[in-house]
Amino acid sequence: MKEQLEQLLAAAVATLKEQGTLPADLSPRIQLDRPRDKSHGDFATNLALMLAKPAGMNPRALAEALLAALPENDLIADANLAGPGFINFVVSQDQLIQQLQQAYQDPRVGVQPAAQAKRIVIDYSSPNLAKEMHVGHLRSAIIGDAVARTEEFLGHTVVRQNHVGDWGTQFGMLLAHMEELEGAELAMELSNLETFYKAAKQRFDESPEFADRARELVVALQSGDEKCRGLWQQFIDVSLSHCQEVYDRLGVQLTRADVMAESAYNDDLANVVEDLREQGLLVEDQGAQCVFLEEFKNKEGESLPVIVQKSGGGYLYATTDLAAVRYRQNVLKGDHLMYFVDQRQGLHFQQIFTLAKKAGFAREDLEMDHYGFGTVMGKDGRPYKSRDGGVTKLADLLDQAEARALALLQEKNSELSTAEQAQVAKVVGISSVKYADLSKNRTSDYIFDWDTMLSFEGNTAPYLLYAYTRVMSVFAKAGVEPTGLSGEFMLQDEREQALANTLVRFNEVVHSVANKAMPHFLCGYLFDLAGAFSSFYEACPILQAEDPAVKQSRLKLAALTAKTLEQGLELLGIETLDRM
RNA sequence: GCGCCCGUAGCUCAGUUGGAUAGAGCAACGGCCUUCUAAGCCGUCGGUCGCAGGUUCGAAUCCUGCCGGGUGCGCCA
Repeated sequence: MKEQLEQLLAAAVATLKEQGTLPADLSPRIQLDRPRDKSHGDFATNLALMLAKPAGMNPRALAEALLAALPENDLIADANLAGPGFINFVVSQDQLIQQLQQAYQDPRVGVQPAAQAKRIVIDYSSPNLAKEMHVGHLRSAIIGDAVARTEEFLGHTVVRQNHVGDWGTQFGMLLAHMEELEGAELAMELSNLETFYKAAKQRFDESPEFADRARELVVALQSGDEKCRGLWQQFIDVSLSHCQEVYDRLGVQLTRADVMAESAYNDDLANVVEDLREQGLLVEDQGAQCVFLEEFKNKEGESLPVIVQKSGGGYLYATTDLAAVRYRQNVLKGDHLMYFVDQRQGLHFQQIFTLAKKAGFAREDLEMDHYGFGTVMGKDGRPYKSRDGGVTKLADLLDQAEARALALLQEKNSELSTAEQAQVAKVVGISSVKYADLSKNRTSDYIFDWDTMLSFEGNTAPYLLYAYTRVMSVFAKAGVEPTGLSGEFMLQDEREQALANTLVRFNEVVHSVANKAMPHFLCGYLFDLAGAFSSFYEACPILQAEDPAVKQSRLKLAALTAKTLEQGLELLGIETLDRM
């Protein structure tokens, strides 16, 4: 609908150019907004204001000219100019109804596939396996997953990559600690990675012999020592299954098959360095192999180095990431590489992307983007730490969320069976945590607060789920299916009108989520939708509607709302419930 | 020191390439359950958009400076 309107405006601009009213070399970007204020119509454009100066015309006069030049169409019911030169459009009721009907019948709920399908490699979650996942790992997993789902929905081929950290120096410490333990004791200790890590760290700090042994083991591991590899593999398996449990609980679509660990690039690292050397990019500095990029200057205007090999011969994560770029382009055949990694690594990725192009590891037209996100902060505005000074384990957060949801359910004295309550509590708890994160702007730091995160009122997942269950409940009561309803959409009440206007925005919103990798746009939209539905639901009786035609129309509005909510929530990786 | 991000209501946050009277939720206060689930709906209260300049017909948004916070800058990842 928006696109059609934009085309009409573009045609009007073209006409004015032909007439000589506008300079021929002008190619304005058509900006079309949905005004906040309903009295300004369904769409508004400031085109005349933007073009007034280059055209040397009074904005209002130009707006008049644009209106006059607008091609005949059946989309616009009314167009008029307002204020300093805005043009406000009211979309025809017929068009709106057609759009609703189309979305109602469409399995894609009216969302158009992307114009050009691409192959997108998405790097997300990518935790370090040395420790258990904590709240700091939530954002990458959840945001990356939502974007992956959205890109896929738009018809792109998505290749998920979980670039887990399994190869760092800290594994030496863990292996040394494993060596000291045996059989049953080891298995038990490994059941809690958090304490295992702490114990190993403590040994490392207090015993020089242990620390030496740890360093030996890193070397042994990376050079392929069999016994060492065995221990390491055991640890990695335990850690990965912890991750998998968390993914499964969170509904994050990552599996073992998506794991492409740092260690997997080990054999290619020497090649990366060699290739850089052959291209004359490599410089030895203080014993380390570096590439100096003039694009990145530091104090005194000197180029910043990317170190690809330590003075001792070891490789670094820059080396691994370069190997990964090559792999993702050449083996995975990606057109676009997306990275959902903490914003603190922004400089690192800029360097990697620049160097990858410079070294020819990446084609000129390969798209590479780092989508960073802010740090999780505590209530005091400092980086988040739990009371004991550590960080909260993700698994504990989810337990807590489910427990709170269950407590609330029991308090409500619901009619649900115990088994249903448990299921509802799971969905409500988990979705609340996800939504609290997804609904915030990806790029800003955010305050982690139990009460906000586990709130079930207002702009939260349960609010959306609740709106959905209300629709389901209506259909259960009516004994009809939401699909295949006959009858026309009719929009008489202003709340029906408002709901309809919100419903047809879904397409635009999904596309903007994909374009900007910003799932919070979708959250905001779904909250609007659930709100519009709730107002409609309170004010417009559905089953009790006197006129059968009105009843059919309202049933269809409710059905389309549920369908849109369900699809939207699915893109966010949130399950729906029929009852709660 | 240099780079990047940020500063919006008491709190947590929206505000998508500059647009019309800056919006939600929570908290506070007041209404609404004999009719489709009150995890809801309707309403009230609440803002010098960090500060000061500048650009523009128009600035929370762009530019400059300052204040405050976060984060990153050679051999961790």
